[in-house]
Amino acid sequence: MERSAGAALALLLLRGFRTMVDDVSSGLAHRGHAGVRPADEFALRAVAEGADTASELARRLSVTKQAAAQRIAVLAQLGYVERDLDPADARRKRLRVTARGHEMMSIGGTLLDEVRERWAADIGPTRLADVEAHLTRLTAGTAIPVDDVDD
Amino acid sequence: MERSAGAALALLLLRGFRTMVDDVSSGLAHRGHAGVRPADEFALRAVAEGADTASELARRLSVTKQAAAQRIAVLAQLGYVERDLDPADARRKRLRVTARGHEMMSIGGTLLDEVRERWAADIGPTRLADVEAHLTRLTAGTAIPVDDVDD
DNA sequence: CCTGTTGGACAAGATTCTTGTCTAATCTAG
DNA sequence: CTAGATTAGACAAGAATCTTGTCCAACAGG
Repeated sequence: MERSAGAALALLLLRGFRTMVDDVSSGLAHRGHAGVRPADEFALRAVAEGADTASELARRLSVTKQAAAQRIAVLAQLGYVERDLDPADARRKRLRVTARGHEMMSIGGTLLDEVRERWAADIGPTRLADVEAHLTRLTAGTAIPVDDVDD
Repeated sequence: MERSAGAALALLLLRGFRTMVDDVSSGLAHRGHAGVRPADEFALRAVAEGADTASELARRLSVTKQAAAQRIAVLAQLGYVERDLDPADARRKRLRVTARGHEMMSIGGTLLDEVRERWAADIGPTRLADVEAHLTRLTAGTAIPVDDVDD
């Protein structure tokens, strides 16, 4: 049989992610933030953490500028970010997370934290911290290339 | 700040998954299996493990029947599965993984196993096994509903 | 100033889902 | 045995989210 421990591990990671975010999407929808996809929340989080231009966001998310711009357009339409002109560079549009955006991140973060708390209660906080520490180490070297590089 | 440990954990899981599969896609492409997306490999694996009809595959992958059928169409076109008539039920088409399909799974599995081996070497086999055991437990209750259910 | 780089936008197309509708085959009561 | 419900699969249209390709305006350095 071609059962593969590696494949099982990959599926485990994917399922872990989906278990977390599936919970959150519906939770957000029930609290006045319908139509928010997981990708939106993480993109917004990246903006809040300093990716305040489309190009920078593209680099952080490892997608093309265009994809990032489209994501930003959605976030702007939903009222989560606003685009201000940059007085220092007329090409740039500085992204600013709105109050509503902070609220959404706060709710989403809380929901994710709740899942994590449930997990901590299940296997114990120490073990969960171990899992996190190991995953952090294993994915540390993931400096993903972007856009105009062509391998 | 709305930094969220839950959000960090979700990103960690996603990054772990992507770290594994990104490696594999290019590896497969260089061995005569270009155009195989990670989703294709996992879908094929599900078929090999018993999801031998479109509807059953849909249930396992937690997508609609239509999505599964489209995935199957791709797999069939790439020569990884064949659709045989089921003598016992004329509605069904039994899916069968071809030799080429087994080959692809074998290569993909090996590549995934290699990533896993590298990880085991990095943090130690015992710790990796712990991570796997914990994730298995945490995602055990994930019986994802499908298709015609409506909350 | 000229040239190369960077930030952003528009358009078109590919992928991969979805919903909606349909037919045909099977199962289950009565 | 047959009427109605369920199930398997398909086709079509559309939404979401990427991509490539092209373009222009603004900056930076000689």
